[in-house]
Amino acid sequence: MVAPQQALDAAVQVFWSEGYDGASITRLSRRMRLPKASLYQAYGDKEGLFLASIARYAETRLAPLAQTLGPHGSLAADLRAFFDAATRLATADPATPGCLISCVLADAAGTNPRLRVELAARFTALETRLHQRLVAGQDELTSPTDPATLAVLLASVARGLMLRARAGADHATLQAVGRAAVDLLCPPDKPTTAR
Amino acid sequence: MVAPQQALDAAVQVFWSEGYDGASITRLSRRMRLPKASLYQAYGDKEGLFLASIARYAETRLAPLAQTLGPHGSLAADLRAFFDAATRLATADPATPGCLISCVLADAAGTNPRLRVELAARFTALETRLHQRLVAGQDELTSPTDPATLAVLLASVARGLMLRARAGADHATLQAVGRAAVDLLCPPDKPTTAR
DNA sequence: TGATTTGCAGAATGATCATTCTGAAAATCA
DNA sequence: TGATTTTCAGAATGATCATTCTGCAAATCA
Repeated sequence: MVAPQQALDAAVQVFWSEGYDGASITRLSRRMRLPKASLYQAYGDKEGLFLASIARYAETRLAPLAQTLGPHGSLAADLRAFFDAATRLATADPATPGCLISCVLADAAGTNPRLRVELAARFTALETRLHQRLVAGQDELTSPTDPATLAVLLASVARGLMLRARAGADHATLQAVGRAAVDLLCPPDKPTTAR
Repeated sequence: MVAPQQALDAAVQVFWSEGYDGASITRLSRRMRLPKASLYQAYGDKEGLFLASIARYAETRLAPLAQTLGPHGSLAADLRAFFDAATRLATADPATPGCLISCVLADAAGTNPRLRVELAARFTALETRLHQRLVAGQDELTSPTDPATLAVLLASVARGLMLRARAGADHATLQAVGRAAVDLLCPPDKPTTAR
């Protein structure tokens, strides 16, 4: 018997690298070191196991990412930390590029209503967290656009980077893009010199 | 017998709304009004039909989108036209939210090497086009970041918007996000008033 | 130790799918 | 009109998959 967290970590790995449809119960069962019968006993069906994997992934991978937003330092510094962590997550393991939610769940949600609800909730959660941080550092924002829209914009950039990582982009490129996004929102030094 | 373009348009529709795995040959055949035998005769296999659908989609949906970049007017105006067109494409038909390439091909590429190559090529094509436009309007850019990185950033925003549309976001929200991205790159009026 | 329960690996089931095949209807041509 | 080719709808095939079932081996307990 393996600790349930370790089993779930294995499931996360399999779903993340092979996708929802691509991950067969037989391989999941083997990699989790959990017999099929116990697997169905514990999670009900494949969808239930996937949702549990999403929750585990959010806990272990996304929570630390949200942590980087602090507030710890300046808005620019915190956002830079956030994008650095996101791009590192997306490129850390060549077997699992991108993001389980932005890439795998987003796909599966296309044909499964329950997964679509889950996806919408996860997307909204990130946007809410970003919005909160932007409001906390509102005086450091030079953009006249309202923070709610900027939060969706930053979340969209993050998701676009995840897609790009899935399609094969190295960490350096993605990191540069993330930093460029932050620099646009919070001009690095002199507010504007060109003109 | 139906004109091949109309048949392909039907295939695009089916793949776009149901995904690569989700679209069964039986349904494709029916919606294309093309018997299975003729379908295999014409496209080889499901993967070939999908690639042909991608090409048709690029011709009919993405080419006009790239057209908006001109150069027609100012960089800001052209980029705004581009994002407006992209968000309209992503939300025009509730049956087919998002983008066939960013959402459907991006998923299928996860487990299929040939489709991965196709995805990388399509992604790069958009980035090249954006880069070209940014360079043409370089004097209108206030950001110190190099245009190549900004091009990947803009492409990432567009893809993030496509994902968000797939997860259910209305056109108004996405349009506002797209415009916010353009405003960050090309400040709308006074370069900076705050601070 | 012997009886009873639990845990497990893989076989059995039933469904779905891509791909190929078939036989009849429709169209073409002499 | 009669012979020949084309076209097609759906059946046949073989593979894969999620889910359930089965029979045995290990563990537990008296």
